[in-house]
Amino acid sequence: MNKTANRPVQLALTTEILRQAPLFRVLNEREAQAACAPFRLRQFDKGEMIFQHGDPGVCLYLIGGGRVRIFLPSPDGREVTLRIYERGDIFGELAVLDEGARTASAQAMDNAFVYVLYREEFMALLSGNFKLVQHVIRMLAERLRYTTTYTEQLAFMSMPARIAAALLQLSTGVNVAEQSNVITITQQDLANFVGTTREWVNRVLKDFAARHWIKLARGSIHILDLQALQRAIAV
Amino acid sequence: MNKTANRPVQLALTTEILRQAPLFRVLNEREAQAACAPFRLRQFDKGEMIFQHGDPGVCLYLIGGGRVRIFLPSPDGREVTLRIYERGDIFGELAVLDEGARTASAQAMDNAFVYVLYREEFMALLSGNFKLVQHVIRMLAERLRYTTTYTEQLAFMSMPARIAAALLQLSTGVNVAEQSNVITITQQDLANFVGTTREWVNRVLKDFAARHWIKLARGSIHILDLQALQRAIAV
DNA sequence: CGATTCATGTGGCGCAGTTCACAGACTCTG
DNA sequence: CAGAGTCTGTGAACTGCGCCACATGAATCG
Repeated sequence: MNKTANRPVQLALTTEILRQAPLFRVLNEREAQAACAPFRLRQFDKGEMIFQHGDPGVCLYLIGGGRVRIFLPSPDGREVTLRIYERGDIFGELAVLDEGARTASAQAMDNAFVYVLYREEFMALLSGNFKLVQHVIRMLAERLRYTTTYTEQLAFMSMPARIAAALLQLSTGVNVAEQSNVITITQQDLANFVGTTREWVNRVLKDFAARHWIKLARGSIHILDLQALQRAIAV
Repeated sequence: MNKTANRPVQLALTTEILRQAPLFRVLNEREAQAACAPFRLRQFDKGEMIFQHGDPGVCLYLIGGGRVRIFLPSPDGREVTLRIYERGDIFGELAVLDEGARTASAQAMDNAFVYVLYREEFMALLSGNFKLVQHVIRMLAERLRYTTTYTEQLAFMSMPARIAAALLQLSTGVNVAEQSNVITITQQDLANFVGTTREWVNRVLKDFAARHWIKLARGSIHILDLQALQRAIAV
């Protein structure tokens, strides 16, 4: 693969992207313009690590393009993907807020370009804007909620249910309003996402496919019956 | 059991307790005194529910005495204890900050008395004190960190490892500096804590006891070899 | 002081999920 | 087009853990 092909030439962060991030949506155009300045562009190749579990956290990231996978590595090589972020999403802000180490690892799933913002700059933005502070609190609360739900899934749901939940979650990510709902993910990545083996994911997916809930292709999954998947979560 | 016996007669919240809470530690005596006013005392019997998963969250809680267990219930009656809070700890603040429903349930583990603070009062405190805002952010970040670690444990660790981790965590809770480290908990409660069955906990504990890592008694567990338990987590 | 209740101890069955092993199919490279 | 790498598909053995069943001892209560 030609690693430099298809690279965006875009450099500076625009308010258009900034205000896609829920965190910064509250800013008006003028505030957004000011907030853009301290961000710096960084590019990552597909598969490249952005940061690792245990690293000191000194900056947060805003995705300009590509997808980024947040995951927990385990000593024995297994891993669980906690979340997949896309253009406009912000991640890595936790370590910035409490000055701790990274709790998870981040890896580029595609050739990605992200904008980084260092702690001091972010704090400066915060101290000057109470609206932003309120939003940070709300965002943290929302994320905490998400994590608890995720924990719930890990603790109680069977693998088919977890896989169905993952499919629905992934399908609502990129695509906004589409009939032929396609998820671009390998079965191995899906296995990591729900914390199981590729083989087991394959068996479950084949079962779903036999029920005509989904259609399998190499590297992607077509969702045919959303309701059925939703019902499957309850199992 | 006499439900009204051993009840503290204490009524009003004192700054001494308030400032034990990490969240309010930043307040000086005068600020703390003002912050105490809106708190109201409520008492719960051992085993009583304080709030339930799904309830609308309208207030946060500060523990004046007793222990409170935060747990996730599952449809089929199983449950996982997420955390145990004690005197000086605050819980239930999440739903207050983002006005959502409770993500978990809270139950009094002993006869407990807690101070409740309603959303409007809390927001009033927040808006008037930026130090407090910073602390809320930091506390949320810390809690997110904890939850992620916990998820990690659920996802990867074997039952013996999870049980060892739980023992260590519980032992560092109440007791500060003790040689004969005793945890007061039933095997059933421990099973709920790590999300498994009592039988399985019993087998694992017996195994630990056979290795002289712990000593079992009715309703309590004596930790004999802390290092061994720490090593066991890695398995 | 029996009786009832609560906590611990143990065996066995069953199955969801893991591990290993290997095979076919697609895709990108030289 | 050959060969290497990647993704998918599938069988079979193995196991961690849930679930049922029941026994025993400690605490509590009338």
